[in-house]
Amino acid sequence: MATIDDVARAAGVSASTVSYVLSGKRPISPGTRERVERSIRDLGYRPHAGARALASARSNVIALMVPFRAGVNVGIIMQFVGGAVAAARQHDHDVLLLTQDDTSGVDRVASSSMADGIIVMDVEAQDTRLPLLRTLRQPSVLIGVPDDSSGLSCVDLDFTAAGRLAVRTLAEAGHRHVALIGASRARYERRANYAVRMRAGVQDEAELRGVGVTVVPSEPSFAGGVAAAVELLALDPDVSGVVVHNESALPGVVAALAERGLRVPQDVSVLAVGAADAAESLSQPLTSIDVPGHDIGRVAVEMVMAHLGGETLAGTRLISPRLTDRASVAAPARRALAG
Amino acid sequence: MATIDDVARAAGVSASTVSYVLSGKRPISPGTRERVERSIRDLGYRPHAGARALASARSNVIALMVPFRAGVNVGIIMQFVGGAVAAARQHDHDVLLLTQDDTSGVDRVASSSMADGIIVMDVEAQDTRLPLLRTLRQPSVLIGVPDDSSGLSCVDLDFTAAGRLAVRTLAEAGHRHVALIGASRARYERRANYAVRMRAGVQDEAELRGVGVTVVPSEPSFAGGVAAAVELLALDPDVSGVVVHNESALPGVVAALAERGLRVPQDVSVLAVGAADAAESLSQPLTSIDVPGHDIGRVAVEMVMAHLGGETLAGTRLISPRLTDRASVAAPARRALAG
DNA sequence: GTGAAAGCGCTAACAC
DNA sequence: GTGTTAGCGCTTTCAC
Repeated sequence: MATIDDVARAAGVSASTVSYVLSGKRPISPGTRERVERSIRDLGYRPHAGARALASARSNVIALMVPFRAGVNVGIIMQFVGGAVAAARQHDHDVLLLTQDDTSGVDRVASSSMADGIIVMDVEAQDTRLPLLRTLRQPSVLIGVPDDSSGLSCVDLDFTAAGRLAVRTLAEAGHRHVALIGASRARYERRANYAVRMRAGVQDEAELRGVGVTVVPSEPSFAGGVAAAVELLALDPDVSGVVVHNESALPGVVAALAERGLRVPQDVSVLAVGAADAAESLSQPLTSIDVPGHDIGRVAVEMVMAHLGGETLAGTRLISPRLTDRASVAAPARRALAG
Repeated sequence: MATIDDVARAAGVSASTVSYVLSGKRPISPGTRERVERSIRDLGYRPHAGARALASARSNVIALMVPFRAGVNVGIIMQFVGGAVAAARQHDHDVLLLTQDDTSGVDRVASSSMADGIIVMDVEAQDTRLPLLRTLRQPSVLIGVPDDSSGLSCVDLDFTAAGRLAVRTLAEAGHRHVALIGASRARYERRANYAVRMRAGVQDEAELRGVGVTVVPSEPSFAGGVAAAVELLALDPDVSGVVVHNESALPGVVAALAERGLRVPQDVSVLAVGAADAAESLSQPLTSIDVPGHDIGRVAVEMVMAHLGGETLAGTRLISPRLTDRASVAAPARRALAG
């Protein structure tokens, strides 16, 4: 492996000049730049990452803590990771992968200076990692908004707005009895912020519009979706518009409705919230509000970079929901209107 | 941040002694070890990763190149990555994430000494990355087996054996007309090794047993699965056992069969090959041969570690397929037996 | 069983 | 516009 000294010698300059050519931190005459760049190419020179990190106190790596546990939608995680990696590369950074169950991962990576910044996914209301994150030298960005986000930077889809948008869409189509089939009971109990905020948005908007609303938790599985749909129809037989915020349960919900002879959207309108592919890949695609995983990942990285660039303000950034129409929402049938 | 000198001073020893306490590369008296470990704890000392990499020529990082492109099953990728990260941590290594479309990623990471070894997923028969991999100082391990694997280490599920096992299972249940609904035409054309090997196993075993076999490619989507099933029933109306090696098409295939009034397993047996959850999460779970993503990831890391430990032999490691019975394979109905 | 000292390859003052 | 030099924090001979 060629070193910076090899390059310097080949180009007839000093090592620091090579370094400055590379970093652009001081003006270089065209001739010198030319010769240095040529030598770099000829020798196939690449700066040693460790040496660079040692001398500059920058690793050009950002760490990403990803949940590999079950129940978390993998499609959306991949989207998110893809977005984060792409954005990191644009800023000349690489991504180090940490898993949620590697509890000391953040600490290790931060205090050994392996990473310049840290992104933590799937943050819960009372996340136990927050105190540690606040003590770090490196900036961190959370995906999800905890109860106390003071001093921390967060990004997420605006789930409250998504809940509102979903109900508004149904209400404007004429529905008077709507429902939310949401996250699992366990998730609500752990106060998973996205589940709670979504529910709040749905309930607020329903109240605002004087629309009846039923909320049913659902296990993240086909069977869970079936059970939730059955429970919902028992609780409110007149329900005509259903918001499903649970990718894994979605096929079950749809199947259970079909089983009851309820056609979408003639008899019941269905609107999905979650990973794009979940709503799209069903035998009947559904109108949906997609969680923009790729964008969230990108924004998280941009926020880390802003901090590294001297930006000092921490804050929460909520991304506006957008609805993709796939014709699964329509005016309610008479049955419901009469209800 | 405390440095090794701070620890040395606090413990009343030299820096090299601290280093040796940490690495265990030379005997340390109990008393000294005690004091050093105490100081390390008191100061919350963590070696600086860059300094360590510079001095030792080891980064304790392994790079993982992951395909984020569409069509590749995300569930299995996550499994794989999870297995790799877990195994890497057991060997005191971290994982750096590279994406497939970052074409210069391997080169960058290798020649800047960011990683000690490299794992490349989703390798194709004539993979363009192979020449580069062969020139690297760092060992690399491929997931998938290219046409020419000389000088390289590979791991994968033994898809040929999986194809055989699938056909054997159907044949032993009494089926005389079987089929493979496989990867997309594009994948066969790019000679994606897993698709080709699977098909070979299916065909060999069918020939061996004198069983008729029809192979139908399928696009990786619900619609693709429907189309493939329809095409299959046209090509061989007597088919009674179907192997589906395409997670995304699986729901479509199942739906198309149901649409035709064909019950599983009474009228037609279905056996899935692929991600565990794809076969498991259907409304009717299917007997399947699961791709053991977690194990493959783990083995890939072990192979890298073996190379780093001085192991010099490159080679291919194929993991034996295992069948999980979910009662979707049964004896053929008379219709088929009579055919 | 322990210490001193020479790097590892780079960056960033400080000089001119 | 360029060179000189002093580290960055660690590992690992070599020496005792």
